[in-house]
Amino acid sequence: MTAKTQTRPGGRSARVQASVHAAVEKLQQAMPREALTIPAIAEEAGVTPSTIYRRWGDLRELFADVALQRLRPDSPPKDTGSARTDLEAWSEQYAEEMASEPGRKMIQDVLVSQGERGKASACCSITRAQLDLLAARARDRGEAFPNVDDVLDQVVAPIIYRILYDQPLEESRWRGFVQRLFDDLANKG
Amino acid sequence: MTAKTQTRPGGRSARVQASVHAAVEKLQQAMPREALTIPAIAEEAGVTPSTIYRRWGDLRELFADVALQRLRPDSPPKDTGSARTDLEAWSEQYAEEMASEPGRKMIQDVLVSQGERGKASACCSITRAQLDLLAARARDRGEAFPNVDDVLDQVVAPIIYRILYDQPLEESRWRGFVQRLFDDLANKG
DNA sequence: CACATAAAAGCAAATAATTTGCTTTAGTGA
DNA sequence: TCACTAAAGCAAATTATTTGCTTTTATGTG
Repeated sequence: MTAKTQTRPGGRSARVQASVHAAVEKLQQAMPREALTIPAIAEEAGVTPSTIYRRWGDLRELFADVALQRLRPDSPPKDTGSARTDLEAWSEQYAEEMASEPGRKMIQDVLVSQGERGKASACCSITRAQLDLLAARARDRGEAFPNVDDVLDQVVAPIIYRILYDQPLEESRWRGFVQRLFDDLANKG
Repeated sequence: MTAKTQTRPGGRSARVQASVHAAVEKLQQAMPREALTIPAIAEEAGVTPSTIYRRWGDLRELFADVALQRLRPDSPPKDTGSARTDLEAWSEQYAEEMASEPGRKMIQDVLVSQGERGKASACCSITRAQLDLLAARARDRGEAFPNVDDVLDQVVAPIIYRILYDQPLEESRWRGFVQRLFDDLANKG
């Protein structure tokens, strides 16, 4: 028994999933997303609609599933030489990616899926893992690094909050938040 | 001409809107929300489904509309005697209200409505207005009060972020965030 | 105070999406 | 290779959604 979930993730299932995901991504580019329908996706993917209904239930769950995939970072955060600049570089890329139109859609898709409360928290875990990586790197270099929860609360949270509530957050602001965390570290860390 | 939007918000429209909102709230208590359908809501409200389709488009928009109403605070924030305790008391109530199951649903409903990008930002404005009120009160008393944007970013944002991503935020943490803002104010304000 | 106006509601027929019972296909482990 | 079973396909039945047209009812003008 190698890597296996509890059900039966056989080869055909995997193919159907890939094909449906691909269909969603392709159709999203060809038309406004609110025009996508399950029957249309099914046709593009070469499966019957009932397959999608049974596996995902509705468009929201399917979109969330697709979004979660895209969310997985394809490369580890860039190493810029110091803990502080690493976190700044990461924040910049994160903020940009999430503020883009596809990024916003991804966030919404994930947040709104209510099936198995876990998509959202998986999404947060991905971010946390990235930050853990930066923290470990800093540790290896003998540098101080802020608590990862604090980074989530004081840097990531405002970035996401502003995007969701449609209140642009200028770069100088989150940059200030990063600085503040490092300052605190120096003052009483 | 009294208070009027640009279209024609006559008396019948208002009645239908009220009746539909009431139907949504009533049915939500009687059954799991994912079981609500537009035809069912229409029947409960005593209108035809096409009225709802034409006015709101789909369930998401309707839910967002209802949520935004509930969001309006019914009473101004409590006056506890000092700026710091005012903000603490407000944060506590806000965090509790938003973390509750209806609160979470409200947030999601509002955030996900894409029609006229404005529901989400209206929601943020309500919060900001509350904070402005606390700030004004502090000013009247001659007390310092943190920048409202900073409160949004460093206190409200983490509360909402944690709720959305299903990562419980302990009271001691946001309490610490409030404290930190007031400390900064004292140190270099 | 009637009356013309137009925005929104009702109605019903047409279309499209969703659900469901049953059959078939294809991975899995013996 | 074979029996087993989870997932996919198919098609009929059900529901939801859209749409053209008619009717109702606030509004404000003469």
